[in-house]
This record gives sequence, C-alpha cells and structure tokens, in this order.
Amino acid sequence: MEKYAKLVVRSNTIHTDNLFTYKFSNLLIDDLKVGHRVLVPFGRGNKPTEAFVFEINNKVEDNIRLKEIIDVLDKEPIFSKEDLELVKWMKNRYLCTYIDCINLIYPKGYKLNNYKVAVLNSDIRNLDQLEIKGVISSLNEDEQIVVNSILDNKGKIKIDKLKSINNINNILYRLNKKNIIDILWEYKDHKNEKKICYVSLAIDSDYIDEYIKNNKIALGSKQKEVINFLKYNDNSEINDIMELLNASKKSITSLYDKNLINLEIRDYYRRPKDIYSTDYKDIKLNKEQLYAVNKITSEMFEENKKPYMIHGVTGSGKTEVYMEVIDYALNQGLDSIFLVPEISLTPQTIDRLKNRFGDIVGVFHSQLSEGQKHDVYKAIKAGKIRILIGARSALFAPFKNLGVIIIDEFHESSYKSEKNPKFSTIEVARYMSHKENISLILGSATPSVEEYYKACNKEYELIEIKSRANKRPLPKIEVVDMKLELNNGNKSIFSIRLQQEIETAIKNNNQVILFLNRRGYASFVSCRNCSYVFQCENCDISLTYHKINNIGRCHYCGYEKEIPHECPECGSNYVKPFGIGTQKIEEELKNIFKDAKILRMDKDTTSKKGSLEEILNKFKNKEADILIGTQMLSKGLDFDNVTLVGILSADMILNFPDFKSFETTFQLVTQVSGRAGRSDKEGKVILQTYDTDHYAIRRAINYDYEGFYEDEIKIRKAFGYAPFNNMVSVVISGENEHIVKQNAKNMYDSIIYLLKSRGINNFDFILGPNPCSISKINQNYRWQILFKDEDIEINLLKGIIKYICITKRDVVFNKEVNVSIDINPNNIL
DNA sequence: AGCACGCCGACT
DNA sequence: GTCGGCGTGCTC
Repeated sequence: MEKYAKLVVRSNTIHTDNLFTYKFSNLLIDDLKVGHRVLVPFGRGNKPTEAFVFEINNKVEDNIRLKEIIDVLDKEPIFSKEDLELVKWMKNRYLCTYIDCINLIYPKGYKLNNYKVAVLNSDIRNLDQLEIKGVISSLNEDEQIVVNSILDNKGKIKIDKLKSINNINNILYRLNKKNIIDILWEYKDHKNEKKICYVSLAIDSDYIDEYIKNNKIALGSKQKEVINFLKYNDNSEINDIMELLNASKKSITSLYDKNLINLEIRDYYRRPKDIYSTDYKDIKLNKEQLYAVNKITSEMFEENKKPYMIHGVTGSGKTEVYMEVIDYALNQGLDSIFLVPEISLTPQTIDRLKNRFGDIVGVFHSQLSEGQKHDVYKAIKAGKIRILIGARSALFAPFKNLGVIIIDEFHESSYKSEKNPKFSTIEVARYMSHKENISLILGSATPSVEEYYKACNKEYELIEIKSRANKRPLPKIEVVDMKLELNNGNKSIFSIRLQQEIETAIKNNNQVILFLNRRGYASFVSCRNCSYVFQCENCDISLTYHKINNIGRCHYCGYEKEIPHECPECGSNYVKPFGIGTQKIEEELKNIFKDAKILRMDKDTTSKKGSLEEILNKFKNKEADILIGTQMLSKGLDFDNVTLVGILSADMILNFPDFKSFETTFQLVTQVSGRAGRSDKEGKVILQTYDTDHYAIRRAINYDYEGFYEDEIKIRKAFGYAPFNNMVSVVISGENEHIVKQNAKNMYDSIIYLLKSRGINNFDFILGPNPCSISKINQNYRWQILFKDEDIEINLLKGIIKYICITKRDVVFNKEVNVSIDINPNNIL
C-alpha cells in the first residue's frame, strides 16, 4: 500500500509556501503521523530538505509524478493537531508563510547538514581494475585528477573537497555527461541536542578504598584524585572533573573499565544564570485579591469560560494573584505560561516565581541562542519545566497540559510582534484559550483602550482591584507648568519644585527616580546659522547626540558619525545640540546636586549582559540617590526606598504623531508614578509639562482610568481607530527609490481595479500610497498604503491584499522590493 | 530563495 | 572546443 503526505518544506520564500504532496512506502507507513518532521528530496537537484507533515491521505487527487519521503526525523511527531491548526490560523490571520509560524512553535535547533558528493557511476564501479585504468587513460589530465581522488576516497568524495581544483564544475559536468560519475546530495543527521556525561562512583564511597586495596587495582595519581573528588562530589559532569582536576578523559574512562565508576549520558539542559535576587516575603492576600483568585480557580475546568481581565492599580499585588492561580493549576496537574513585556526588564518577577516554585520555572525569550531555546523546548517536553516565564514567543511553548496563560502588563506594545508573523499575543492567546479551554488572564493597571472596550462589551470577565496591597494611597501627582517656569526665568530642565523635592528626598536619605523618554544627550544636532541638521546616511532620521565621544548616532541602524565643530553646509561655528536626553539630565543633575550619587538606566548603559541587574542591585542597595531612566524603568520595578518620582517631560510622547500617543502618555505617567511609595514611606510625583490641560495628563494625575477611557474612546470612535476598525499596513521597501514608488502605485492601481470590478467605487478606506514617515531605513526607501476596514469587510479586504501582494506578487511587484503586510500595526512610521 | 540548466560571448 | 558569467524558470 502507498500513502501520501501533504507537507510544508523549510525554504525561506513565499514561492514555496505551499503544501507539497509526497508519497511514502511500506517502510514508513506505520511510523509516519501528522505533525512529524521528515526529510524529503526537494527541487530539481533533489536537495534533502526538512519538511513538516500536515496531512496524510490514502488517495491523491491528480497524477503528478510524486517523490518519496526519505526519512522520519523524530520518534514522535513534534506538532499536535492543535499546533497545525494554530499554524494555519495564524498564516491566514497575519498573511505570513507556514514557515514563519512553524519557526515560532518549533525552535530551529536542528540543522540539516547537506552536501553534494561525486560517486563513480555504477557501470564503472562494476569494471575490473584493468578496465578502469583504460577508462582513466582516455580522459584528460584534469579529469584524471578528479577520478583518481574519487578512487582514493573509496569511490565517493564530497565536492567541497575538490574545490581547490580549477574549473571543477565543468570537469564534473563533463564526467557526468560521459557517464563516469554521478552527482548526488547526501546529508548528515546532526541534531543540536547536547548530551553530557555524568560520572558517579560504582561503589559506596565509604568502602571504595577498601575495594581498591582488596582487588589490588593499580591507580595513577590523577585517577586517585578523581576518586577522591567523587567521594565528595558524586554525580559530577565529566567536563567539570576534567577541568577542575586537570585530568584527561582517558584517566576517567579507564576508571570505568576498572568498574570503579559509572558513566551516564544525559540530556544537557543549560539553565540561564540568575543574577538578581530578592528576599522572600510571606504575603497575605487581601479581599480583592482573594476574590480574583477564587473566581479564576473555581472556573478552571469549566468550558466556554471567558478570558479574565484584571484591572488593578499599580502596587495592587497582581503578581501574587497570578502566583496563587499558577499554584492551583500546578496542583491540578496543569502547566502555566507567564508572559511579560520584556524579559530582561523583569528580573524581579522571575525571581519571585523561582523563589516560590523552584526548579520547575523556566525562562524563554527571543534573545536566547538557538541551542538554549532548544534546551528549554526539550525540558518542557520532558516535563522538567511546568511554569514558563517569557516574552511573547513563550506563548508557543510545547506544554502538553497547559492550564493557564497570563499576560502581564498586557497593554505594552511589545506584545505585538514586528517580525513575521506579525502576530498579536493577545489575539493568539485568546484563540488558544478558546480552542483548548485554557484560563487566560490579562493584567494591567492601565489596560489598552481596545481591550478595555471589549471588556465593557462582556468579552472579558473584568476583575477590578482598587486597593494597593500595602494599603498606602497612590502617590500624589503634582503638575508643574513648564510655560510658567520659563516665564519666571527658569530655563533649566528642572522646575524649582522638582529641585526642592529632590533636595528634601536626598536629605531624608530617600531615593529618587527621574524619568525621561529619550536616551542620548540631545535629540538632534543642528547649525544655528543655516539650520542644517545632521542626518543618518542610511536612514531618514536625524542623529541623536552622544556627548561622550562627541558623536551622532542613528537609533535605527546604529550609524555613527563624529560631529565637527564647523557646519558642513555653511562653515559656521554655530553647531549645537538641541533637545534633551538622559545623558544631559545626568550632566545637569551633577551640576546642581554635587554630592548626589547618580545612576542612569537606558539602552546605552544596559546593553551589556547583566548590566541592568547590576544597576538595579546598586540602586536597591542604596548605592545611589537618584536613578535616571527611560521607558524601561516604568515596568514593575519595586524599590522600597523611593519616595519621589520626577517625570521630566510628559509632552514628549503626547506630541508623538500617532493615534495611540495619548493612551501611551496616560499609561507611562501612571506606571512611572507607581514606582513611588511602594513600601511604608509615602510617595510623591512631580510631573513637568507644557500642556497642563490635556485630558491624558489631567486624568492621569487623578489616577482616573475610567475617565480617561471615556474621553479616549470617543476620539477613537470619531476617527474610526481601534477598537472600532482594523487597520492593515502594507509597506513596500527597496534600495531603488523610483522602483519602490512605482511599485506602490502599481499596487494601488491593481487594488482599485479589483475593487471596481466588484462594484466598489468608494475608496476612502485606502490611504496612500505615501512615503512612510521614516521614508528611508538602512538604505531602503519605504512607501506605504494603509487600509481601514471601514465600508469593507475585513476578510474581503484581506483577501484582496493577499491576492495582490502574495498570489500575484510577481506581476505587481519587482523582484528586488520587499513587501511587508502588518495587520493592526503598533505604529505606522 | 536557491538550485540547475542553457545560452552566449570570449578565449585558446 | 573550452570556460565562465549571467539570465531564466521551477520547486510535489
């Protein structure tokens, strides 16, 4: 009997993004299942290629010549039926390729090792020595060299090894034509699975010396050392022993031959190191927290339950609620996924989980190496990890009995992926929770307006936590009008009020956090004479000034340039940095508070591994009075001794050209303010702004989320933004500006043509084509067309975009442009 | 994409 | 006749 498999091959292009049909023979018929990873010959050269089985059928529709599956790559299928459904759903939802989705669910720990070989043709192989010699002598010199090297290598050689020979491709081609050699693909199955050898004593440590003496076993001095070492460190890794005792592998394995030790090969699981540490506190839940826990745990096994949204003020102890829920699930045999916006910014949360649950807590995020990802993947499959904390990609961990998904600070933009597939973590989690009856919990002090709207429409079970866990009131937020400040002659970045408060705080031995949403020293450098602005050479972005090396740096591509004293345009000496960044804050602060110890936390000071933890630890240990930072300090940090938070310029985000900027401002002000007064000490917040009347500011200083929501939702409705409409962004980019522009226009025309043919004549829902706000990144010009699903059904709209951008890609677009589709993008720059 | 093949012009 | 470069077209 013969069966047929439809599968997806690993090939990084939309041109092969299809299900391909292969047949497979009796050999595999019992072993091969849907979800298996297999090896298939692919393309004209039949290159061995990794592939994923999506369907298995007994019949095949049309009689195209089918190739045969070579091999099954794993014992068990790596994907469940649900996984494959999820892949198909995501592909359709985000208009990406199968492989994009597969890469999320299955880390590419496995590398196929492909190579081409030249072998003697079977006709030649069957000849006797003398006849072969005859054939060889009929060849030219080059050909003889090649055939002889094949003969020297037992009739088969890797083509790579012949590369030093001139014109090798042609020689091989000719030999192949003359029917002397065949050229074939071969592969080596190289699994990226580290194994580690563990060494233990075969005899009880108390009796081993006696055993050696009685049996008259002769040992070298190194071997004696090893035995002694094992007496106190039984079950050690062989590598450690070799390193610590400077022993050779042979000296250890010969102990095995003498029956003194056991060797055991086990999977090696690299645990990421923890640097940050907190003290364990025994915490009693308050009424509201208990209600939340009971609500969620009591419904855990109910079908068709709604996802939960916990709206709890900052410091309301949401993490405690999550941990209780995880604990309950654990006791019921269910595993949990705990998602955080960015793993590197949440050492405190990781630590709390590890403190409470120990070794079964795993950490997963996209900065792990492929090997490390694979380790975590395997540990989860083996049941060694029951709770996984991680960034958005952790959502796809291969738990068998997943019971709980928590999305903490779910309003954060990092939950929307910017890479293919450009998925929304909340959307995918809701899909999974619905399909597999998982308890989904979204938590935030400042829910996104979109999701809160859905909660109001009863799509979520809304749980409010209004009291802070420590029963302290939220810190009072005081607004300082920077216009007045300027009128009164204060040109500094710091208002008089803020300076006073900083001084008081330091005097009382308390700590201060200052927040500014821009790193670097100055936002741009320009000439006062001719208003020339220093720009990145690769991007349409002005360079941010970094004073340390007197350089301008592009925050998009990393381009750096030394800033000259003279203007390259007009030659004047009036080149000056403008705007403020965290570096400048630090500098000015040092001038005002000469004795204060200051730490700065932004992307520039935390890029080195462990440096973030170092800064946090230093601040926690009161080695500094003031911590200056960007966004990254708004997230969940817990410092007992901070009594003052200064928000230096709330306008920076407010004036950002994006429909979400008011929401972002409200969220940041609330989140940053929440860093003050987290323990027994009362906290205070000073907020500096030029726009004291803006509703985002006014609502934020009163901690009035509902009020802000009411204001904001009206605006969203009036302008047709989320949650009332979906938005689809298509960005066309490439090195040739003219072709990019032409292609964008081409796409627009094609879409108009298609819409007209369907009787649609109102094109108001299409914006563009226009150059993107950032019209060039990394030497690539960018044009954009934006769509809203106003007056058009979202699936029709997506169908049309899919048809133009994917199905008819080669007709509409040039080969050298890149087309990127984003459903509900975070920003439209 | 990435691979193989074929066409063409240059060179011996 | 031989060599190597590039353009083209397909992938069960």
